[in-house]
Amino acid sequence: MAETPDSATETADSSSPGHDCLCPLGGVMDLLSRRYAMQLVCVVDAIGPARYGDIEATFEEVSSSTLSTRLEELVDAGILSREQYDEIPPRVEYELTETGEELGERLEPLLRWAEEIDETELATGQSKER
Amino acid sequence: MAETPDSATETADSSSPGHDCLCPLGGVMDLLSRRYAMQLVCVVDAIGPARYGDIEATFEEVSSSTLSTRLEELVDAGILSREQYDEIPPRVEYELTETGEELGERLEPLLRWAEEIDETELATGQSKER
DNA sequence: CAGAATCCATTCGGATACTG
DNA sequence: CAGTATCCGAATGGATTCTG
Repeated sequence: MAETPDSATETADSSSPGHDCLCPLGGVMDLLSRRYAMQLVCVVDAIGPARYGDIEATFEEVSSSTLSTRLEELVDAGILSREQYDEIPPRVEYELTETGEELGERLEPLLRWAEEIDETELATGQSKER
Repeated sequence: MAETPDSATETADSSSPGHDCLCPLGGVMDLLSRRYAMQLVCVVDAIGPARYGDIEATFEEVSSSTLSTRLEELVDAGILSREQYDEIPPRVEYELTETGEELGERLEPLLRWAEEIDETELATGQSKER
């Protein structure tokens, strides 16, 4: 398969014993490994400038505290941008940053696939291999 | 908790039944949202038939209990296959199932990107943009 | 070697209530 | 509308120990 060993930069990585490009353990992946994080990115991607209420409506089963925590994390990570309009009633719009869009592009195939798999598993009641 | 799209309310449903592709909330995504799950899939993808020890060595900071839990979950989900050879010393090899390979294909771009982002963020020290 | 089992600290996330 | 604050139970994941 495509096992690009990266361009072996002569700047020898001090910490990594041989392997390097396999698995980012912290950083963004940790964020994305939190509940609904990936889905959240995709939702904002899908509905464009998204207001809090829109997002909340999409995830009916998610509590507001969790949702706003996740949103805040994604904003802090530079994945989402938050635009606040001081009107009455107040309006806030979340959007993907450029980074966020890059992420979204990579997330979409995954979520699409996941959805498909879930359906077939629910249909057959079992996974393919066991 | 089975998530039915709640088609009972057909009265002016804002979300058309056509684009249901937004966000799988349960199923595989829940699994993948657990710690190291995605990285695990990619590692097995990368090193092919992977023995437990190899995997463990790749994630130096992950405890064996967590690792084996995650492995079991992925096997149960039909993403990894587990081949056990009754030798002495015992040998076990994990591999991606077909489903797993499909997943891996979608995961690889994501992890690659994540790695890249992490590096630039660490380098510049910034996590916010715009 | 490849884990299973156990125990436990921490974190996470849900419910609820309240605010600018 | 768009959250925040607080509380708390549940789940997660780590350390350690033990085993076929």
